[in-house]
Amino acid sequence: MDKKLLLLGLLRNGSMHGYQLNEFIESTLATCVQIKRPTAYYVLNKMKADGWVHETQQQEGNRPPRHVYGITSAGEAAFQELLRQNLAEYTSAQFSGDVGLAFLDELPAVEGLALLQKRRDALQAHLTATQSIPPHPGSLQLTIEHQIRHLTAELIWLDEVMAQISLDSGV
Amino acid sequence: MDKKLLLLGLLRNGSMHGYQLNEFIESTLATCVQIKRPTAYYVLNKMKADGWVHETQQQEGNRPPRHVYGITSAGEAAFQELLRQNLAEYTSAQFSGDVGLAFLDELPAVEGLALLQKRRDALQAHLTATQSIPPHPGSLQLTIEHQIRHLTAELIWLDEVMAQISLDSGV
DNA sequence: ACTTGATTAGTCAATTTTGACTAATCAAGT
DNA sequence: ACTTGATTAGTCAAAATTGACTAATCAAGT
Repeated sequence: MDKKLLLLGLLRNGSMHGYQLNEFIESTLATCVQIKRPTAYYVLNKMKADGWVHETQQQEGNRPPRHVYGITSAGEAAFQELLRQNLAEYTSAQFSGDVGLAFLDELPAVEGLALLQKRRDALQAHLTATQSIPPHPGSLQLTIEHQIRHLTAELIWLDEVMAQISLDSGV
Repeated sequence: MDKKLLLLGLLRNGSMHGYQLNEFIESTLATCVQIKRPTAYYVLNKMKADGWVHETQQQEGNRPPRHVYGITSAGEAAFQELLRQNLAEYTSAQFSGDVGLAFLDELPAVEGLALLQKRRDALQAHLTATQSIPPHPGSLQLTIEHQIRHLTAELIWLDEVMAQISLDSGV
């Protein structure tokens, strides 16, 4: 559902062809939704079948024809509906990294610490990258700030976990 | 990959049949991984094909036969590998709720606030539920603490967002 | 003019995921 | 003894997702 909302929202300020949409998502929205190229095309076609978007072929030179998608009035109505639904509900995030943590005590403390240090480096790099995203207009900026807030908290927490392991193992 | 790690980790302390595994995951681990019943069976069969787990049929009365899964030594090796991999990497969480936030400015402030208040209620309920999970043994407890830490931060952040909207719209 | 590598655009087969269903057993009220 | 509803266990078809591929255009060095 969130993928439909995202695509509709982007189409609201102008028709776009598939590649543009994917470009935009990958470059500026990868922070909040995970949507690969083939998935975007799949969802667009689905919404076309539902009459939420319309598609026009556009020939340019003799490249393969481009599929330009635009939002219909039914699509606009769906956007309004999906937006309200999304805002009103809380969807919990999944932390797949927690699976490893759940079994951390199967490993010698020293090894666990070394592995978590690598995780910490990756997390730090991710945070730095997010902090250097240039400001976005309007409430899009909220999502970036949310991400930074979250990553900062994760870093603090990871440091605490590592400190605790150090203490417990008496290093 | 995280699903395989999770299932292998559970099988390490004793063979289980499919339903038991799902039961355990849904009741105590839904916090970190999202894995529905049919998916668990799918992954178990996959790992059986790879020789990571073995399956024995167990007839009991004339119920449908139960498939009891146990970990093999190849599975144990895979577990060791996957655990180290998981611990060493950082996998960013997806916040699908951010998609709605990105388009928050399409709505009148008052309506946005009302919707976010519902989200806040749901979040608060989720936090309370998580806080009342009884303590788990070993490092499993880490995942619960992580979740609580995260949900608490989310609540604070949401409050800040709502306060900011109130200010901006001059309520 | 021509190879090489990047960019643009999209497709397809294979994998992964899940909602909805089936079917047996058990508990317990009548 | 017998319906009713919960619990246990698993399957299956349909939907969603993605890695790997194709294929044209463009840039730019030689």
